[in-house]
Amino acid sequence: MLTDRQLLIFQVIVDDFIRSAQPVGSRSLSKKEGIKLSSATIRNEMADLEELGFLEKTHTSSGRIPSEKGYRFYVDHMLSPQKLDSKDIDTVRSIFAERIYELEKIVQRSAKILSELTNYTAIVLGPAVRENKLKKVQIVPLNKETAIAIIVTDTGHVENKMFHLPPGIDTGDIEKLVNILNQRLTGVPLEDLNEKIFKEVALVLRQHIRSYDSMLSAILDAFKIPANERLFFGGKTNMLSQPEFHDIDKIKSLMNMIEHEEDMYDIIRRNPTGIHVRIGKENDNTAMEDCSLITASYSVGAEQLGTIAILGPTRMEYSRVISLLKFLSNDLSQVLTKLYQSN
Amino acid sequence: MLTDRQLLIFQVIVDDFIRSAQPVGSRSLSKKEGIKLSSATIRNEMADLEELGFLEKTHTSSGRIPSEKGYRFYVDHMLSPQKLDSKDIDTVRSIFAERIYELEKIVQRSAKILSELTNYTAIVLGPAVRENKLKKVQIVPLNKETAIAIIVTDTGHVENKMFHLPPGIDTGDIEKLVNILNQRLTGVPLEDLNEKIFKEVALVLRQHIRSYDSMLSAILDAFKIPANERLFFGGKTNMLSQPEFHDIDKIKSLMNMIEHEEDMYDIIRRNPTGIHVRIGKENDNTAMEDCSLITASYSVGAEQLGTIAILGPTRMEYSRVISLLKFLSNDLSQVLTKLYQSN
DNA sequence: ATTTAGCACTCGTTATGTCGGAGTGCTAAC
DNA sequence: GTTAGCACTCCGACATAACGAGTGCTAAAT
Repeated sequence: MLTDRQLLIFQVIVDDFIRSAQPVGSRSLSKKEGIKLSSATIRNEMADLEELGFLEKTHTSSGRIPSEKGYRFYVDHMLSPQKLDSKDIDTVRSIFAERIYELEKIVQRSAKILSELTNYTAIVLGPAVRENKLKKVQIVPLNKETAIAIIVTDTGHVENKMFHLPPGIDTGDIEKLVNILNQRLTGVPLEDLNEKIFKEVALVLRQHIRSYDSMLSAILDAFKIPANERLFFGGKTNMLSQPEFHDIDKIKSLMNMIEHEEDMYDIIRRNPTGIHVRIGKENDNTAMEDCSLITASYSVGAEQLGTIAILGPTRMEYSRVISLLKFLSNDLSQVLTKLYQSN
Repeated sequence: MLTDRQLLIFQVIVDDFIRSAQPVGSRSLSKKEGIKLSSATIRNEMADLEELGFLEKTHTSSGRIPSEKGYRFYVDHMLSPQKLDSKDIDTVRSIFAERIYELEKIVQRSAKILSELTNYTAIVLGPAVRENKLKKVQIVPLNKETAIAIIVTDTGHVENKMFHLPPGIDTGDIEKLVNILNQRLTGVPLEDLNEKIFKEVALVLRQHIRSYDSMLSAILDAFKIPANERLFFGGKTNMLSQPEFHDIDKIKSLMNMIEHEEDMYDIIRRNPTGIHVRIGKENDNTAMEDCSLITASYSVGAEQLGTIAILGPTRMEYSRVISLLKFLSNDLSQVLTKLYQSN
């Protein structure tokens, strides 16, 4: 559909604009290494590329910038898998260098380092706790009225929640209860806890515990696991340095969006396995009109655990970011698999 | 030192500027309710107030704005304890309305609601975990190499940390260990744990546990409590709406500062008991030159637990913010005392 | 001795005009 | 098909003018 020459010109324009953030003119293009055409010829080609929808002008006599359709084409058909800098590789690997075992910390560090490497905003969706399996339950009474329920999962994640103790329950009952729960619930994915408690535990409980009713509802309350996996951010303010965000209102709406965890959660969440690029309006979000979001999922074995994302301007270093994300999500998956599949 | 008329004029200027963010001119002042002077007289008074250092001009022929010294004087001598709106009172009280027991959630809600009420940024320093007393220790082995240590405090706070198990330890040993730890350490403030372990527990351990050395160091590692109490934020982006932050560079440095938790921690931390106001350069921080920070401490009984702070422009509604902080810190202290002193 | 009216002056803001530079589109020549 | 040339457009920087809001100062009024 595009001639080789058009492809070449388009490529150079996109690369140049990504680097400089300035519209690219025909004259400056003609002086580029590797292009042996006069500015007039390039103008003609540019006009064609604009007609095809790949380029835009910011005003009648300005140079050209890539359109969203242009970026889309560029991402879909023109990205050669770029080799990562060995320095970048080292930096990414340093995430796993320290002897940290907690998933959360690894994920947090990933966000931080990705943002530093790219100068964009990194967003990491932590592992879905609900699919983890229960390893151990513990109930610690704090005083006569309240106790704290602690759930440890097979991945080492710890959830805890305070709840009200039914009046008149004694410590013996609680101990019995904890034993029963551990017996019956170990290995059950957290998302199935409720069902399981109703189906299997309730019956046993009734036989052993006196204040059965109130205790059951207390437990159900205590085991309500937060619905959302957590988001981790790195470089939240990096977007402030991007020249396209000179406008204070744009910044405001973008920052508000980023701060609003639920929205971000939905946006990051809906991306399936693999690498995905959403450019500008494809994000379906006015605050993100001038942004692109690249997401990559990571997993343990076959099970998708979470998502890493980079939010930058549409004028983003797609090639580099994609390489980085591929590399990191791969490493993450490997390390996590090694760590947690061996239980 | 100031005449009554100067005081009146100064007060009106400060109040007007806080409201409008516009320099106040003599003519508009003379037309104000309650001021029966011509603009010329007011000009003379203004010139005097400027000479005294309470007012400034933004340029030669502009109206006046309060100087930092002016704000300082205003805060120290001219604030009448303002009554809170009954709507505000209700809103603040709503923090405690829900039946939440977790300290962290209360603190988090406080930050959110304060920021919404003021349109400034709220920063709340959560309770210092290290002063809490240990209620219960639990160790859950995840696999042969790693285990997770869980510490519950008397306030219901749960800390957990993964650590490496010394090779060759068996579950019986761990159980014994946990028993010993619970026996010896219950009631000990977290900050003293290390010392206590060395002094008292180590000896007992040696008698009962086989791989004594490696286990001891593993425990010490596991019980390293994070040094810092946590910061909670509300309305991080509110400052973007303040007219004094039209300048993108100012925003950038302020946002970077806010995001940099350690710095914020130091800034909030160093304020002693009671209400404190730091105006502009008093903050000793270039990013906060145009900001004021008002802090209030909250406590359980006599023990100071944490700090609530509001960060706004120097042109801040001091009176209202101080009233709000006083009220909230008071309520917080009361509620927390009721909740946690009864253990 | 204050207070006020009046006036000259200053500065920021907005609108307007000018000019050069970078760019385009189009046409005609190569 | 490619390129040189030219008219045209738009942005940005800069100068200029007009206006409004404000000041400081002086002299008159109270």
